[in-house]
Amino acid sequence: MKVSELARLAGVTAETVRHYTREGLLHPERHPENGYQLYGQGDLDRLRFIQRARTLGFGVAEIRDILDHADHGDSPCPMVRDLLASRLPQIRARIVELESLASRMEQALTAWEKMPDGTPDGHSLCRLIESFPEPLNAEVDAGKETR
Amino acid sequence: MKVSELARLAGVTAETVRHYTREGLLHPERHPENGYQLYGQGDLDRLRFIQRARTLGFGVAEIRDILDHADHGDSPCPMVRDLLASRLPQIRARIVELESLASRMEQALTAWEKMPDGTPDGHSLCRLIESFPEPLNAEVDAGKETR
DNA sequence: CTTGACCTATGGGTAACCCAAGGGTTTTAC
DNA sequence: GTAAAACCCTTGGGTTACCCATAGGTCAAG
Repeated sequence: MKVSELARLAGVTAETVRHYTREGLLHPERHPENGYQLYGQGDLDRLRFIQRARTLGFGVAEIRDILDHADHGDSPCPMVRDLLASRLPQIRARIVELESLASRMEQALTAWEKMPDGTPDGHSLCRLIESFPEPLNAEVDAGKETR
Repeated sequence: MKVSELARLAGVTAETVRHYTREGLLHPERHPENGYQLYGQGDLDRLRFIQRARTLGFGVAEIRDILDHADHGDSPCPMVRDLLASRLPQIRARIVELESLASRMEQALTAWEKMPDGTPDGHSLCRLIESFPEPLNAEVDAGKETR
């Protein structure tokens, strides 16, 4: 089958299929005459595997590694478990982060209901934001902490 | 003050300050002789404002708009409120999504404790992932839904 | 006057795609 | 039988918020 058909069967765009192919997750044959990419049933299975792996939080590069392992006859399961185990705490941390963000936003929205819009007086930009606490960092810890 | 000093005072990297400057959030003067960017106390306030806005989930482009409004003497507060109000449900949705992801991961990890690794038999890639439900989409709704 | 610390601008990388352009192919319809 | 619609190909650029490397100018101290 051709790229669009595979895409339709899996519920993704043709671009996505091409993307995975470029990244080495799918290995279609080529029609010798016109150069079209030709996928088979195995590729559909593979694509569905990829989708499940994506919903589990794996990145495309990781999935390629997993697939390569399996293609070489090695069990990728230990790798998969390790990846999951190391990724999980990061997800949890991200959730906490977002919950904190959401509550700050809510807090802001409710607090500002009773505040005037107040055209800035030249020194205040927007009380709505200025009245908020700083992110706890600043010069105290000149160390940078990227997430 | 020069870029690194401002960065240190705000607890960010010099690259970040340059980035905001390139993006038009900060408007330093230029030392006429050597071309160095020169920031003042106002820029420090501005940078702190930017940081607070970032923790509220605003993007750099949005913050530039807010700042521009304020620079023109308009109150950006209504804009800020609208942005917050429209972003909040997205954050909530993202949280739900991540929680679902985390629970799938946990479910996978515990379920797989008792499963054998099983070197792939040529048809199975990794039961650990294959035994998972599909993302509810696929050919049923050929319509794509990007978030 | 030579380090070493700091400044500049430019360009490339990140993740997972999306989209447009330019050009060939296949299918469909008249 | 052919022309238009539909689909395929590759290349390259855009998205977010920065980080990093490079090459080269500037400045403060010894």
